Parts: sequence; structure tokens; C-alpha cells
Amino acid sequence: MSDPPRITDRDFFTGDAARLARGLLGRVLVRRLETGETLAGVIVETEAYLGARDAASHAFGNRRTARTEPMFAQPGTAYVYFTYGMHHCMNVVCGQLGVPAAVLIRALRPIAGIERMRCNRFHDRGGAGARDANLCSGPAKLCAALNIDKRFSGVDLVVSDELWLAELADGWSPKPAAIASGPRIGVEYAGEWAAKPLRFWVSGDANVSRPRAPRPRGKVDAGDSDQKPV
DNA sequence: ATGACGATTTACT
DNA sequence: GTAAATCGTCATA
Repeated sequence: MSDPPRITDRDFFTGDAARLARGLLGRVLVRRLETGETLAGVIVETEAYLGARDAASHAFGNRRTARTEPMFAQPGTAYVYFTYGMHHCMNVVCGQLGVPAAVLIRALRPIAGIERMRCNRFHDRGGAGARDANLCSGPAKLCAALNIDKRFSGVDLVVSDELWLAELADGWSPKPAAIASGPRIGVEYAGEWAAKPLRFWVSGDANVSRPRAPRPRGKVDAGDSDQKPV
């Protein structure tokens, strides 16, 4: 098997964050280690961060610091941040140069280098939680699995030989009806912006970090919050 | 210099 | 369901 075809068109990354958040579903995040080993996974969950007007965004109000600087770079740049004293999360910058929009990669379906991912996630510990669906089912989990940290913040995903995006070899991507959406995770501080449906996932995929929106007690389970009826 | 907090994960009750 | 882990980042002084 050859590598899946790399995305080299910067226009793919340019423009609206919600559009790219949907467009990244079904694309492949590829990490090439210095050993030559390839780690890869299909993106199955994303969140859009709209930038200056989005109270949940690190760049809210155009807050521009050493950390957020890559968000203001050209589309296709990686923005990786460190949080909770122990975790890294990765974004794909979109918008346009100077406009800090980005898409958080929240979950992958592992397709290459799975044994190495297990090592990166669980190190010497026993493999108790090391089933495939637990390797990359969260924004910090996938960064640990693919060994992505702050060194990659500011890297150009269009040209990097260590981290990039690709199409699946067979060209598969989810049909619009297979994409569910709901409120973003962990942004309760963002007021009215917390409720906006800017989280997107492949409906029913086992690798999604939170399979469904919280079910209202006593109500009928409607499944994925935005899923179209069959 | 200091203090509060976090786009999370894990373990435990 | 709740709580701990753990430290870079940012605002304030």
C-alpha cells in the first residue's frame, strides 16, 4: 500500500471554520516519525473555532500572544497548545492570513502505526485500556498517540514532512447525512457561544470522544443530536 | 512576581 | 456521578 494522496492545495484550508470542520471528516492525519515510521488516522470528530468573535476561541477578541500566534498564520498551519499541565491538542488553522480561525481535531480512527500508538499512549503500563477505539478518541489522546506536541505549533501542514493531511486512497468521505453536530465540549465558560452546534462527528463511529449528546432525562433517546432520520 | 485557570483524561466512589 | 493530576499561559501588580 502506498501512502494516501496528500492534500497540497492550500485553498482546501482557506475560509470558514465550520466548513473546514466538516471537510476534514474522513480526511487522514499523517505523522511521520524520524524513524520513518508512519502513524495515521481518519478524522472522525472536529470542532470549529471561529476566531475573534467566538468567546470559546483562544483568539477571542483577537487575543494575540506567543501561544496563539500560529492561529493568525496562513491557512494550513498547525496550532498546538498545552493544557491542564499535561495535555496537548492540535488545530488546523483556516480563515485567512491574520484571521485566527481554526479547527480542533478531536478524534481519529487509527489506520496505520497502531502498535506505536499503543506505546505512545500507554508506555510501559499494561494494555488495559489499549483497545483501538481508545487510542485516539479525544483531542489530547490523539496528540499523545501520534507524538504531537508544541514543537508542531506553527508548522505548515502543506509542506511539512513530519505532519500533514491526506485523502483516503479510495476517496471516501462521509456523506452530509452521516455527519452529526452538536455543542462543543468543555467550553461552558463561553456564554451563548457554548451552545452553538460547532462540533461535528461521523455519526456512529466508535472512535468519537462522546458518542452522543447527553440524553435529557425522561426523554426519548434521539441518538446523535443532528442525525437525519432514515 | 504572583495567582487563577484550563478547547482533558483517568481513576475512583 | 466526582476529583485528582499538573504546569504553561495570561492578566494583574
